[in-house]
Amino acid sequence: MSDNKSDRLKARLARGFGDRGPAELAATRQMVETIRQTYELWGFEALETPFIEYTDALGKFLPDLDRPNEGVFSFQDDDEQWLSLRYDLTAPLARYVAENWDRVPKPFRSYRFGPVFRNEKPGPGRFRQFLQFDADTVGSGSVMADAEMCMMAADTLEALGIPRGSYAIKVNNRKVLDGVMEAIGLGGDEGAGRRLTVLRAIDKLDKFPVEEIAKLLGKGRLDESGDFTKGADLDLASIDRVIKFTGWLDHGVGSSNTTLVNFEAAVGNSELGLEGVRELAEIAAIVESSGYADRIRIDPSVVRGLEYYTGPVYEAELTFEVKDEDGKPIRFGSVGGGGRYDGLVARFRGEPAPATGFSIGVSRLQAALQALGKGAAEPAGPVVVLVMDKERTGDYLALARSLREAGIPAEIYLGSSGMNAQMKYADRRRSPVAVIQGSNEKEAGEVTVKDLVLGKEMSKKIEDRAAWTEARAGQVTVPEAKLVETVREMLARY
RNA sequence: GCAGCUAUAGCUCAGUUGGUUAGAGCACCAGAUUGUGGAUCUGGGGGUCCCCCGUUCGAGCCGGGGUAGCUGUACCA
Repeated sequence: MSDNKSDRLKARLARGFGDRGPAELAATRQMVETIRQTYELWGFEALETPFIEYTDALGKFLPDLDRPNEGVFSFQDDDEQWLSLRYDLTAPLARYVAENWDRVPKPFRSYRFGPVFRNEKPGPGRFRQFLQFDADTVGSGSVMADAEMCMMAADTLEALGIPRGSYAIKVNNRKVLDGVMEAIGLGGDEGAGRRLTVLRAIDKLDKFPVEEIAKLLGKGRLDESGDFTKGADLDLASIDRVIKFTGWLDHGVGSSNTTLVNFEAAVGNSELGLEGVRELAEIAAIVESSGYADRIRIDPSVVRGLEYYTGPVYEAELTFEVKDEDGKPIRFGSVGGGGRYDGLVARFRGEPAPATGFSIGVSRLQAALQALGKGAAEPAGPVVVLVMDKERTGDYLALARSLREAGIPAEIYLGSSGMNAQMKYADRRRSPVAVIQGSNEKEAGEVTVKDLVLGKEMSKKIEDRAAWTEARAGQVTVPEAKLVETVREMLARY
């Protein structure tokens, strides 16, 4: 092994992945628990599927090539079959339900949580591994199931401490979007490419002003870096129809009722489109009668992933604004979404299997909660028992054990440094309490218990070393038998 | 992917018209302090100036290419 600096191995995190410390993990644990409770209150049951699936089960082979889509992390097994890391929790659920169709009750209501992986360009707040928490109902084609997802999403956000008014659940319907496409002559296979362009333009309604959207629908748009995005090349009448459909002409999105009127006009006499509008009207009615109308609204800007959704689609958006360290506003935008995917389970089976689901982006939502000041604090460390005399390690272990038996996390110092360094160590661990038993205490059958939190407070008022040392801030010496009691009292202070 | 900007210590950055041994603050480690965290003082470790090629007597600085990051845009099943 050479110690030449130039060929020393460099410790480095893989691009687009992140380590997570105790504070972040504690926050996640708390969030996940809250979401789980809410989902169970709504009658969903737990299910876990593996991180890896056969690529064909995820439906991610490129259509013309014998290899998986680049966006998924994939590799070949020793029998040459392609395996992939899951990129969402919906496709694996579809596989599970199809495989266990005869065993599960229908409709099947389940939830799951875990990391998903996407091989995409990472950016700030955008990782190649992140956490999702999903709930799905498989085997119900009723709009009740869709409405329920939206209402449960609202309940979940509130349970997480996001106040009403700081978020919105927005609902649209792929059938309506398809209907509008038909109405502007972009139905059928030959319109597919431009149809995508139009849908993407609509998807950007909350990002750009209407004039920019109009450019994307027409010839194209030049962005501020000088890059040109080609447009859908629609004629003026069609652009007008799409803009009217969105209802964004002068004051953004209006009430659900107004939006539904716009929708009905925009789909013209497209049968599919009208069906979509009817479904949305039903959802709006359910939401209204359940008392959720102030949180859930029909919104034309929701388009969602353009592939497997077949009916209602929804998105949960945070509407409050937070400033970062530089005073620039951060937009959190969408923290969850979902929709109806009637074809996904059916791929594995001959018969139809309607399904709808909602997915929470746990990582992104956690960042938002952090900014709201609702993130978990750095958790406290264990009580540290200092090792004053290496010959007496057994005694220190016994002290630590008595604390553990009382349910108090405790450890003995395992390094080789002196007392000063051990105190520093305890400080770094964020230990609330240190336990000291040198020869003085031992002889008297006593133990010194030091409140590190209180000590830290006191240190702010003390300037010079001698006074600080003399003060022995926040510590008491008690008989050994009172160790647990004393520590417990100190811990109870915070 | 496309476009613009950037790259010097673990972090934030300075570095003159191209000129000896590349600096600061913070952080880290040690001592002052044989049994007490913080503050203070003293000392210490830490650099392929992103990589390669070129211009030059001489490059952290100039030119070309590459890589990575940031911002916008596209994509996001």
